[in-house]
Amino acid sequence: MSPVHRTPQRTAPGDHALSSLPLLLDRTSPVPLYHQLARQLESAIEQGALAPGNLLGNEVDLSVRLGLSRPTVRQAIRSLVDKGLLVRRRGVGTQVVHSKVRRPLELSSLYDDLEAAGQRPTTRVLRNERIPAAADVAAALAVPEGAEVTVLERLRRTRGRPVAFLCNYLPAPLLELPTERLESTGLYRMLRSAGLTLHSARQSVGARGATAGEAALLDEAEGAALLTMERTAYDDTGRAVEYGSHVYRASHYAFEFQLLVRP
Amino acid sequence: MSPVHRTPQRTAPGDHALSSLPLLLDRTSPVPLYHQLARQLESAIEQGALAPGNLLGNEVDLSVRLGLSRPTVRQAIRSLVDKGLLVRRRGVGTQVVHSKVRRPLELSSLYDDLEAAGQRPTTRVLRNERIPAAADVAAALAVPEGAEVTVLERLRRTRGRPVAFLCNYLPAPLLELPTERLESTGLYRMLRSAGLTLHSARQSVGARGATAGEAALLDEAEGAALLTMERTAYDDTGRAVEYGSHVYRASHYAFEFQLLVRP
DNA sequence: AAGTGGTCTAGACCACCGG
DNA sequence: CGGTGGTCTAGACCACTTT
Repeated sequence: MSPVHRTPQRTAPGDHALSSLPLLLDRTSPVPLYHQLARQLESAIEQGALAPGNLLGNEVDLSVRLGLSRPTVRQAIRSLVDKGLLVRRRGVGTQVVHSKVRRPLELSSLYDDLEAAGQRPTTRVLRNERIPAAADVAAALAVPEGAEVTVLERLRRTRGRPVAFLCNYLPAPLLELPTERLESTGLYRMLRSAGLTLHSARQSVGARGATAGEAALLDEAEGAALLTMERTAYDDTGRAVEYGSHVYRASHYAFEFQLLVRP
Repeated sequence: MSPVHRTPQRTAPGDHALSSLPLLLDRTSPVPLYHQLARQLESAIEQGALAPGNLLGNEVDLSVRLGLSRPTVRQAIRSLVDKGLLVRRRGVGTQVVHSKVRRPLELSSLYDDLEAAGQRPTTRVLRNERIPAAADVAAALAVPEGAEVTVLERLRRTRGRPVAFLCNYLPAPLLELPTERLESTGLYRMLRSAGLTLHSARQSVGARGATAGEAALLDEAEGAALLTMERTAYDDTGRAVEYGSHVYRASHYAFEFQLLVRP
């Protein structure tokens, strides 16, 4: 990341970058109007047509220009404010945020993270079987002790080097997890394509020294610092869908994310 | 955390727990009506008057009962959906989410975290001075190399034991940071009370072994696993407000947080 | 004083889900 | 089919910020 010394960027008063932007709405489309507008504003920001600091122009004018009601325009703007792309100030206007916003922390899988980073991840499934839940797993998944759960142990590599050892538990009745599919994609992707909509997760991120077994698997020295993550994910009915206990090679991986402060 | 084996909880059709709940609005209050409503619903959920799985009752009835317009009621409900407390399903209704939602990951300080956990944190300021920015700090804060920045080194303890070593850099012109106030409160609290509104932050969480100096400060052995966090925080004009490089004793601290999946 | 976003109203029609 | 949330309209008044 290189430092960027911005010249203070201001729009001339009364003018705004949006006025010269073509905004087209398709009222026959099934896509909501506010969403069409939000998408166009977002891409204008991404492509620099709306530069950081630019004022958006007031909502009333915009709604007149587009032939939309003001609440609809507000809904579009609100969605971008929620994403952190815009800032509204009463009495001032709506501005494009200066700092580059990357995606906020998501409930994404390591697989997606690595793939997005252009590193072709591979997975070796070390274990994939159904067992009765031990006490700790039962507690995490909120199922009775001894209930059948699927246990999954996977070793993830990128560019030939091991990056993480992943241990996951899922309520067995939830879905089938064929080993060959697990080796070609991420667990979370499989959950989504099985129609499970994840709603929330509780995570804990820590660190500890590698055990002998972990060291051997991950090609590290015993006692080397490992990043650990435990996570229980829930669907929108509140069912626990997955409990994972992962260790990452700290020398090869760190969690990076963007946080947004909600007012 | 103890496992809770929930009995499937369903409201009788046509009935909903909200109907017996007193909801009072004060139209003379400066607090927006949608916010008054949201607050009351939220506390009803927290206190169990609205149990997980309960249907909220449809929006139209609720708006009639309260003498509000439907958009206003929707705005209240939307704010709770955004917080992860409620789930809306078209054709079904609005339900209280089953799983207990803790606060999502916030741009909070370690100080606040510890204090919220009931552990009285103490801070010793090891260094508090103004220096010219080195290249890496200048890059992180997006200021010219050599610009004056405040450097802060603090050792945080809880229950007499060291927990973290915190190193922070701030653009010097931003605010005064008297050492005595730093020892009695958190940095982020000071930023907020100085009128700075934080907007976003980029974080990176990793791990590594302790150096000899860190080991001595933190009462660990050399090479012991430490949790590391680097963060640059921005205000809503996009200015970098703070760059921090922290190390935590992994044996005493982990990051815990709740993630919400936004649809 | 003028202009901005923040809140609120009283309707309307549509899309989706369940029985 | 009836009931639900999802979208949308055309206004209104208020609170705040800047000039």
